[in-house]
Amino acid sequence: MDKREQILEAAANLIAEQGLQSSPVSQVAKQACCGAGTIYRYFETKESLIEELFVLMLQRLTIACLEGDESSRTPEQRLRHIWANTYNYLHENERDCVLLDHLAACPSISEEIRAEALENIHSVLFALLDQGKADGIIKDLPNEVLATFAYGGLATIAKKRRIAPHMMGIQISNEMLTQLCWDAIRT
Amino acid sequence: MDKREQILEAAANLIAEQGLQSSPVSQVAKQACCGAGTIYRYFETKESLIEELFVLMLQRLTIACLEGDESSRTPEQRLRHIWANTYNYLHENERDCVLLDHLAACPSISEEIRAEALENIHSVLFALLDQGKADGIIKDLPNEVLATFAYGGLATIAKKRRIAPHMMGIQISNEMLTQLCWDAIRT
DNA sequence: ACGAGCAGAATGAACGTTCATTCCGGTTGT
DNA sequence: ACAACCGGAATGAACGTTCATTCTGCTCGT
Repeated sequence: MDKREQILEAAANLIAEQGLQSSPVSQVAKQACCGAGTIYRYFETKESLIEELFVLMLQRLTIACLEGDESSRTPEQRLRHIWANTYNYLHENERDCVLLDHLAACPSISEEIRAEALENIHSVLFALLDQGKADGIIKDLPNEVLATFAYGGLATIAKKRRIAPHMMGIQISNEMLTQLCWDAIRT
Repeated sequence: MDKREQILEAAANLIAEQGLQSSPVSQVAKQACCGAGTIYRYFETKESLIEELFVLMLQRLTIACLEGDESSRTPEQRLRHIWANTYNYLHENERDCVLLDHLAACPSISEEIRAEALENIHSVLFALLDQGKADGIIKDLPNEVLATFAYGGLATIAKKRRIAPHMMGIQISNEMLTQLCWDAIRT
């Protein structure tokens, strides 16, 4: 088995469970079934390991968001589909949801890395938003504002639902949430 | 001057600038113009200091959100006003915005503390949402979903705008954002 | 076919640093 | 003079990182 992946997976599990500052390299090594030194054969520092983990998480989220997206549909249909994918992924992959939350507040991950990791999903979203604006069915606001507002709402709910499932009721469907997103940005 | 406040203020500045794990007690002491030992006269542990800081931040945010709220207005007017206050506060108090972001991902702050800190603002918001739902002008979804979605969107934009002001354009007005929030939750 | 030799991967004890916390000598106000 | 308070050096635990050593699997000469 690929040891690099094994280390990343172990770090993901530990950090999601215990947080960044309570996940020493020695414990990551133990969970990855290797020595502490081995980690440094694959990653220069702990910080670079974490950085790579962040990029990996966003890659997975991006792939999940775009799954089943078909360019033949209307912008509204495609946006709704992507939002549903987004929430589904965050809701079903609790570990990744927690991890993204922890890594989002990690000061050692530079803004360049963050922006680059978002490039792919943004390019798709922005094209759809532009098209919708041209059609006059989406508010004429900056793409970043529209995309960030919808994602922020979805992600915050996914996070909260993970922590306090009882508070949110069990009956939250994707349709409800995609409707919130769509109503927010439509004209 | 009240030394306790001085310490809390110093910790707030340092943690906002450098993050939690790069803000040793010794530096907090230096910025608060006191010795490290003095901090332990006022706070049991560093964790309890951080916890108190979190509660303080949410108190300030709550007060800011509710400033100028008048019960004589309609639910829509009041909600818009509160959302505008929320974004204004996060946007104008960059330090508190960063701090809330860092403390949100801090594992040592329990869920009980978090829920309690949100009690005040939630009680107001939920009453307004209930009223709006009774009037048939707000979607019939759980209050937590509606409130969290709007706050998540606003906070995520405030955070992003702080980091990358160029990306978001300068022309984001409160009206735009409160409109996004209102359109999302209205029927 | 087989064993000696080698390259590089893996190991984990040890190191130096950093940190939260403690403690004691000094200072201040009364 | 004394009690209360404060400061910051001292302490020890925990961490990231290094490195001398071991292990593993492959190559090559016979």
